[in-house]
Amino acid sequence: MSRLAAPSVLGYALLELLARAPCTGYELTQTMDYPVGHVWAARHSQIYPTLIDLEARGLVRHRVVAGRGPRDTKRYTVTAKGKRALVSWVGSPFRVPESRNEFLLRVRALWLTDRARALELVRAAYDHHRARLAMYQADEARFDDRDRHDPKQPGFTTYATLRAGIGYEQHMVAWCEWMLASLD
Amino acid sequence: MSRLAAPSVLGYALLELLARAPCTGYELTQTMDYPVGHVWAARHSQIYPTLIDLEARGLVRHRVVAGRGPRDTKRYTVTAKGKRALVSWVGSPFRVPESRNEFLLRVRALWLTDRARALELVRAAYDHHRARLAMYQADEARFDDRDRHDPKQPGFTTYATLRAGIGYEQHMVAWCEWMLASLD
DNA sequence: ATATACATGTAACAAGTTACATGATTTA
DNA sequence: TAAATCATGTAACTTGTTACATGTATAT
Repeated sequence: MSRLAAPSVLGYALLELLARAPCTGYELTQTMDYPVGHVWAARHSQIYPTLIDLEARGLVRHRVVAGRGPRDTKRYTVTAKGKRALVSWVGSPFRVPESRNEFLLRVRALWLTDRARALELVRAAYDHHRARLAMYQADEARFDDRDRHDPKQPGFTTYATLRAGIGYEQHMVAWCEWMLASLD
Repeated sequence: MSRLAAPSVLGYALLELLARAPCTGYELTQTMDYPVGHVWAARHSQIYPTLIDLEARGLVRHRVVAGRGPRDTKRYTVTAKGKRALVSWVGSPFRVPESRNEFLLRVRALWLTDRARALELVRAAYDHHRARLAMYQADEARFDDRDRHDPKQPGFTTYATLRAGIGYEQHMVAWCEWMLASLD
C-alpha cells in the first residue's frame, strides 16, 4: 500500500463502490461481504487501511457524520482524481490471472483416500453450489428491465456478474453430479 | 512457512505431485506451470523454499542426482510421514474459500467506460476462454478408459479436474457470448 | 442478562510476486 | 552468436488473514 505504486485491486473495488454511492467504511465492509465479496473478498481489517491509503492518494475524501449506531462514522466520496483513476483502471490492459482453486486441488488428491471420504468432499461442494445457485437465482428475479438491458447503468454490470455467478454455479452443480455418479 | 503451523496449500500440492512420482524441483516447477497451475499456480521462487520447508518437517527427502542439463539436481521423494500428512489433509474439513476474480470485478466497473472499451475487455476474455477450451478438449482426448473410470487411479482425478476445467471454460465462453450480444 | 449491530482501527504473521543472481549446454 | 533450456536459490516487497482492542445501543 505504498504511495508510489498503483492502488491495489481492492482499492479499485472500493472506488467503484463509492462511485455508485458515497458510503461509510462500515457499509463498504457489508457490501464487500455480499455481493461484491463473491467476486472479490475482503475483511474490514483490510478495508479500513485501504480507505486511509486511498485518501492519502487523494482518490477519496471523507466527512465525519452521525452514525446510525451510537458513534460517529466517516462517509467517503470519490474525488475527481479518484474517478479518473478508476476509469483509467477499467480501460487498462488486462490478462486473466492464474487461478487458485483449493477444492480442485483436493479433488486431484482424492485417489489417495477412500470412497467414503471422496463422496463426503464432493457432496459438501454439491450442497454448497446448489445453495449458492438458489440464492443467485432469487437475486436475479429482483432485477428490473432497465438493469437487464442498459449497459450504462451500474445495475446492468451488477446483473452481468450475477449471470456469471449463476452460470458458474450451474457448471459446478453439473460437475458434482458427474463426479458423484463416477464415484459409484 | 514456520515449522509450527501446518504446511501451506502449496506444500500439499507439491506433496501430491511427489506421491505420484519422485521429481526434481525443476520438474515440479514445470508441472505446477501446467496442468496443476490451472488449479493452483506457483512460481519457482515459491516452490524451492517450500521444498526446503517440507524437508525440514520430514515430509520429503532428497538425493542429489545427475541432471538432464549441465548441473546436478535434487530428486525429491515423499516420506512415510509425508504420505500420512497428505492423506490427513485430503480428509480434513474443507470450506469452499471466498473467491477473487479480477475479471468480474472489472466487468462490474464497465458502466464507467464506453462501449468500445467494454467490448475490448470482453472479446479478449472470449478469445482466452475459447483457446483454453480447445486446449483442454485436446488434452481430454488423450485420456484412456482406465483413467476415465477408476477413481483410485491418479489419472482419474487428473481427468476429473480437466472435466471441471472444460465445464468452466464452456460456461465462460457462453457468458462472453451473452455479454457481447448485450453490449450491442 | 446476553447477544447482536454499530463502528473503526492496529499488530503479527503467512502467502505470493517481482527482481536479482549465477552459469553451462544445447538448439536455431 | 543469440536464445532457450536446464537448475536452484535469495531479497524486497505487496497482499491478505487472524487476532487483539474498544465501547455504546438496541433487541431478545
